[in-house]
Amino acid sequence: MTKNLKSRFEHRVTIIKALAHPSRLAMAEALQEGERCVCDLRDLIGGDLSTVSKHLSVMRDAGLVEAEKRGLNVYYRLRCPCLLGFFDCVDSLAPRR
Amino acid sequence: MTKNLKSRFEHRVTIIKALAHPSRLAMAEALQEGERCVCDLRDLIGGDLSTVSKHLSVMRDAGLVEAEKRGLNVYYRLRCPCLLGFFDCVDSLAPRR
DNA sequence: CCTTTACTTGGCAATTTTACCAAGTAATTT
DNA sequence: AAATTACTTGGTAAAATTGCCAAGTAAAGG
Repeated sequence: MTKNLKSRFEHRVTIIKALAHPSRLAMAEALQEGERCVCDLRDLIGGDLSTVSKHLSVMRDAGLVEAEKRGLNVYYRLRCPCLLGFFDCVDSLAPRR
Repeated sequence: MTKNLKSRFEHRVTIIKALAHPSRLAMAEALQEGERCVCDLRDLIGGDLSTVSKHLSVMRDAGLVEAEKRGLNVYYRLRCPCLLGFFDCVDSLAPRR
């Protein structure tokens, strides 16, 4: 793959990779209903709080979500209003064969 | 993350992961215009033919594309008609900050 | 039937991703 | 101001992904 072509798709790939994990996908879905603090998302997906925080930083670095600190909590919200349609599309694909 | 929640998203994640690579994304884009044989796609992204073939098998296992052999060539086509809208969505996200 | 063409598959080293623990920071409460 | 709460960051071991080479298969041509 030429360097040119590669870089043409890098931005897209960063965003798609940020969705390519069950925990991050679950969080993205939850965030479609409105902002959530990290502890809410931790309740949703379980595991160590640091793991949740790192997943969120992947999504944040990709530009998929944005964060705001209010009091002790950090609230995350989606910056992409168009995930729902994509999920419907993805779900329409039956497993192969 | 509970096992329940994880499996709920596994199918989606498989498909999204199949798009989460510059070469595979480039191939998906090319396939939106119609079927292509592996050699066409190799000309597009370069690298070893076996690498291209393995990328295609990732997409095939995910149900994103299907293949048909005609003569010596294997032709791949998209099974998902709805990628275009998602790409527009992805492109609308500016890099963070 | 032997060769060529167009792929696919197995194997493997290098890179990337993931998830935990431990330690650090910032705002709030006592 | 000391302790608590809600995170974030650094480090690291384990797992997954990537890309090449070598070897294998199936269809077509000579």
